[in-house]
Amino acid sequence: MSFTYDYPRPAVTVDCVVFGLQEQRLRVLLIRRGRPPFEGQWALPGGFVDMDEDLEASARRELQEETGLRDIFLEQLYTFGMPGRDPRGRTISVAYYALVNTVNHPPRADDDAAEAEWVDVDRARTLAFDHDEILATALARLRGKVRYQPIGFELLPRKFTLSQLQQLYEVILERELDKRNFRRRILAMDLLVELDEKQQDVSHRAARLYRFDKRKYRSLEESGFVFEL
Amino acid sequence: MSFTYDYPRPAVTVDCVVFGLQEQRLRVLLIRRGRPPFEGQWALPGGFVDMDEDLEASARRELQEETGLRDIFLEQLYTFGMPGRDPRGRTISVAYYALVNTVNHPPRADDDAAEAEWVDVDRARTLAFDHDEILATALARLRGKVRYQPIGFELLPRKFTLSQLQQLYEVILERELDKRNFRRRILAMDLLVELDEKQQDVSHRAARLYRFDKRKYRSLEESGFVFEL
DNA sequence: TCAAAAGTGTTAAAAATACACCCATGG
DNA sequence: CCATGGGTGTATTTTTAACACTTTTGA
Repeated sequence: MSFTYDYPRPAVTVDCVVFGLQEQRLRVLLIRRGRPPFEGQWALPGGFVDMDEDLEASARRELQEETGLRDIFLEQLYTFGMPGRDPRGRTISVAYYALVNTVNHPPRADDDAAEAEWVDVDRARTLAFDHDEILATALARLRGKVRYQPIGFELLPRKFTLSQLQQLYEVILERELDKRNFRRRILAMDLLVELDEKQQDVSHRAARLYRFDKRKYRSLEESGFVFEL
Repeated sequence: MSFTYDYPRPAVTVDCVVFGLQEQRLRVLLIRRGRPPFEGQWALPGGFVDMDEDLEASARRELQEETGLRDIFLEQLYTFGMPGRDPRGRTISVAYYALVNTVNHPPRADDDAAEAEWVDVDRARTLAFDHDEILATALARLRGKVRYQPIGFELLPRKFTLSQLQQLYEVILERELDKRNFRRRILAMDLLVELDEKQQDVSHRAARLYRFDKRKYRSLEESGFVFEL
């Protein structure tokens, strides 16, 4: 079967930059390519857009097929379309970035992907296609956005300690934050719910657990409130 | 001549949301469609991406062809790909937004566009395709971005007064700003060059002219400085 | 001489920063 | 009993916000 058009058309793909935290490091989920081009090299999960599916749906489908991840935070990043970026012919890639709690979602090689792995963002280099550039764009976006929107919580378990949250920001923003000032600010926003629970199985004083109140954030947001680190 | 592929491919277009200021109002450049679908309706300038051109180059080409605009500020906005957004068949549109000084660039109907016109953003409604949504997205982006990046200057002539600059922000952000505080802040950034020139042909005290020092901004930016309203 | 916009400082309130010690827990 | 991270308050500095009158110019 084949498809014919009056004018040439580029192929359209989606690619996903999935960020996660592991061992206090920011990581990105990569898959090892099982076929040419760039066979054996690390690449972002992604694939061709189906004719009857929305772009975001396409990104979610590819993510599920290649890594098993579903129901995660996902946002459009940028569209890359430089001629020559895919040796197979003109291909336009709509890139998405995603944030995931790696505790709930261990990596998993699946269906057609040979291998999926969490790679330290600082060590992820010489990826297939222009994926280095896509990753760099996603990192810049994450660093910019995390300060103005409460998306960092997507990288943590539902229940987390204030220290975990602070470390998350320190890792992403690459600078140290003052413990007392950080706590005061984040609590002053009144977006965290203090739970009647503490950490388990730690060999020191157990910290109180909190969760992010997404519902409250949405309602505050509508009345003009802006989250700011 | 025709083009055949093993799998179906969407068509890919670019659309441009061009903002300008006229009579203290934020306006958007629209063209009246000269052919179906949506014949006679207002639409964003745009068209199909050529196979060998970069996406941004494509946006610039369409802008020049349809409106005569060239060498203007242009940035990628978002990619719209919902099935059904174009009645002719699956079409993915990479949207750009642009800022232009309307004094240098009067509107002009050109080549294949029937008519081009600056329309008040509040009155631009029921556009062709999903262009209402694209415009809304562009407006939100402009309002968000103008506070953190010195892009507002793109809407003014090279030489401008502080009052013009203030009005620009008031129009885009839809709130009044204090004259003295505004001046102090903007001058404190040290990004404006005070010229030895004043306004001409005004029937009141002539204001001093300034220009934005883009070179200085770039160098400050590299050393970590961030513009903030 | 009037109208219209340009230009200019100070004060008070709020927000951001810097900083150090005691507490609870498990090993 | 010690090592580890949890938890807490204040003083200082910086930033922001509010506010009104004089000057220049052309009509």
